[in-house]
Amino acid sequence: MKNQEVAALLYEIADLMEIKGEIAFKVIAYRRAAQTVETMSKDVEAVWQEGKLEDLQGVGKGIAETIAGFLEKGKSKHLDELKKGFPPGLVDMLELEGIGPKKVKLFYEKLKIKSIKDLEKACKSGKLRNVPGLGEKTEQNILQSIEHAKKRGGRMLLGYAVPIAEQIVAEMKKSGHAERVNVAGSIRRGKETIGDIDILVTSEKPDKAIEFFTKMKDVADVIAKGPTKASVHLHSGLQVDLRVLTDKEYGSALMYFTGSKEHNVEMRRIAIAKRMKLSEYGLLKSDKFVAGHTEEEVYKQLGMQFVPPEIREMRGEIEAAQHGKLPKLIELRDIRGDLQMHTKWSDGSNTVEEMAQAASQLGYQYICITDHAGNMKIANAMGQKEIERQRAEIDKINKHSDIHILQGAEIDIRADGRLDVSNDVLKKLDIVLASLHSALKKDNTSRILAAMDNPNVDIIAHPSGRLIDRRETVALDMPKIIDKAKETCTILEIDAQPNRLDLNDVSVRAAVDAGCLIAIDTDAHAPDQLGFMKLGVLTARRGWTKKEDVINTRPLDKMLKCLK
DNA sequence: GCCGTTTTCGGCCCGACTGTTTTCAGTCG
Repeated sequence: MKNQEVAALLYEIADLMEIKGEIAFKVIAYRRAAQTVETMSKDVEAVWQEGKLEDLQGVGKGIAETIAGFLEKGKSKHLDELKKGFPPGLVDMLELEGIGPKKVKLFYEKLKIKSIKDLEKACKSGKLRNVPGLGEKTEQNILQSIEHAKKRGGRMLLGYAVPIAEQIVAEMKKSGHAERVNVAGSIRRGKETIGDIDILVTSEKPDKAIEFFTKMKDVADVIAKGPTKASVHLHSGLQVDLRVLTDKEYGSALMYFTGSKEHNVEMRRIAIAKRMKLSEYGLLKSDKFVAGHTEEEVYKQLGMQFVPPEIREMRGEIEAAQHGKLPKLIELRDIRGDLQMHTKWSDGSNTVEEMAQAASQLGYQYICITDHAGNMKIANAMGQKEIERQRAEIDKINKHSDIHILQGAEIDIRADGRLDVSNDVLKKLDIVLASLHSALKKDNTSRILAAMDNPNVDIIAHPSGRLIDRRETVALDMPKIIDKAKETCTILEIDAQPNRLDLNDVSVRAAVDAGCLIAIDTDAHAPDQLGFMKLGVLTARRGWTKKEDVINTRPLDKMLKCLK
C-alpha cells in the first residue's frame, strides 16, 4: 500500500505551495485530498489502475494527475518543480509553534534563513527585530518554540496523556471556579497519540478560572491568556489549552473543542447549506439561537444522528449520520474478560492469583493467562514442563476463584512461519495467541498467513508488530491477512498497550467491515495494566466496532464457541 | 484545485489571541 507515501507527497506539496504564497484554497484542496488518501482503507494504487482516482473525495483532475504521475514514475514532477529555489529545511520550520508559511517566507526572503538552526542563530543575534512586522518579543517567542520542540520531540502517547488530563480536570473541579469540566480534543476522540491537552469548563467567573488554570503547580509558562481562553506549557513540555464558556453554549463548544478540525469544518458547511451558522457559541439561524446546550441537539438540528467523538475524523461518519446508519459502538462496560496477560511464569511481574483478583475487581467473568511459551529466552518463555505445572496451578485457583481463569500462551511465529511450540502442546491450551516478535523484516505477511492456517491458533496478537514511539508498522499486506482471518476463523487482536494499540483504528475498521471477529486485550504485565482496556476500547470505537464484533464481550461459553 | 439541496461559476469555516501595528495580519485550533 502506497497510501501513506501518496498522502505525504500531497502534504509536502501543500506546505511548499503555502510558503510560495499560493492562494489558500488550492493549498486546502491538496490537504483534503491527502487526508482522503491517508485514511481510506482501499489501496490507492488499485484505485489508480482502475482509473477511478477522480472518484475519491477531494481529488479532481489536477490532483489525480499528480498522484498518477507519482505512482507511475516513483517521483513527482509537480513536487520537484516546487522544490526548485527552495532549500529543503524550510518546511521543517512550519513545525514550530507560532510559525506559519508567511513567516517562513519572510525569514527566507529578508534574512536568507533556511532552517530551524539558521532561525535560532538569527534570533539569538537579534537580527529578526530589524525586519518590519517583527520585534524583540517575536525573537523570544521563537527561541522558546525551538526549545519546546527539542524537549517535546513529537506527540505523546494517549495512554500517558490520559492520566495527566484527568489530573487537571480534578484540579479545576476542586478550584471552585468551574462547574462543568471536560477533556476535549484528541484525547476525547481517543487518538493514539496527542499533541496537546484541551480542557473545557463552564464558569460564572471566567477570570478566576483562567487565573487558577495559569497558576497550577505544573505550569511552566503561559503562552496565551485572554478573557475566555488560555494556553500553557507544563514542565513536561506538554501544551494545555483551556476554554471557559457559559452553560448555554456548552454543547457546541464541546463539539468545537473536540474536533477533529476537518469534521468541524464539514459540520459548519452543512449548517451554511441549511442557511444556519455553527460556531462554538451555538447553532444560529439569522442570529437566533437554535441549539448549543448539548452536542446531541446540534447534530439533531442539522438532521443527523449524534456522532460519537471517536469517529469524528471525516471517514464517512457525516454521511452515515445523515442517513441514520451509524453503528452502535462498543463500550467499555460491554467487556467481560481479558484474553492476554502475563504473569511471573514468563515476563510478568505478578502471580496468576494476583492477576485474577485484579481482573475480578474490574467485574470480569473470565481471563486468559497467556505467558510466553517456546524458545523466546528474552521473555523468559515457558517450556513444556512449565506449561503443565502452570496448568495445575490454574486448576487449583479455579476451584475457589470467583473469576474463571483460562490457560493460554503467546507463541512466537518464527522467521520461516512455523510456530515456536509443537502442535501436541498447543492442543492442550484453551487459547493460543500467535505473534511476530523477531526477524520483523522477513516476509511478515506469509508468516502470519501460515500461522492462521494452524488449527490451534485462535488469535493473532498485536498483528502489525508496531511500537508507536519506536518502531513503524512492519510491512504487511493487511487486506490479505483480513481475508485469511475470515476464511480460517482466526481472531485479530487489538493489543491495548499504550505504545501498541495494534491493530490500529484503520485496520480494525477494515477487519470489522470484512466480518472478522476482534479480541480486545491489555497484554498486561502487572495488575494496574489491566486498566489499559479503555485504550483498546477507544481504538475499537475509532474503527467503528460494535459489541458483537468483539469476542470478549460474550459470556464465557459463547466466547469459547468463537474459537477454532 | 475542487465542487454543487444557493451554484458548472463563484464560492470555499470561523472566532480568539498576539505582536506589531494605529487598524490588522498571522497563527492557531
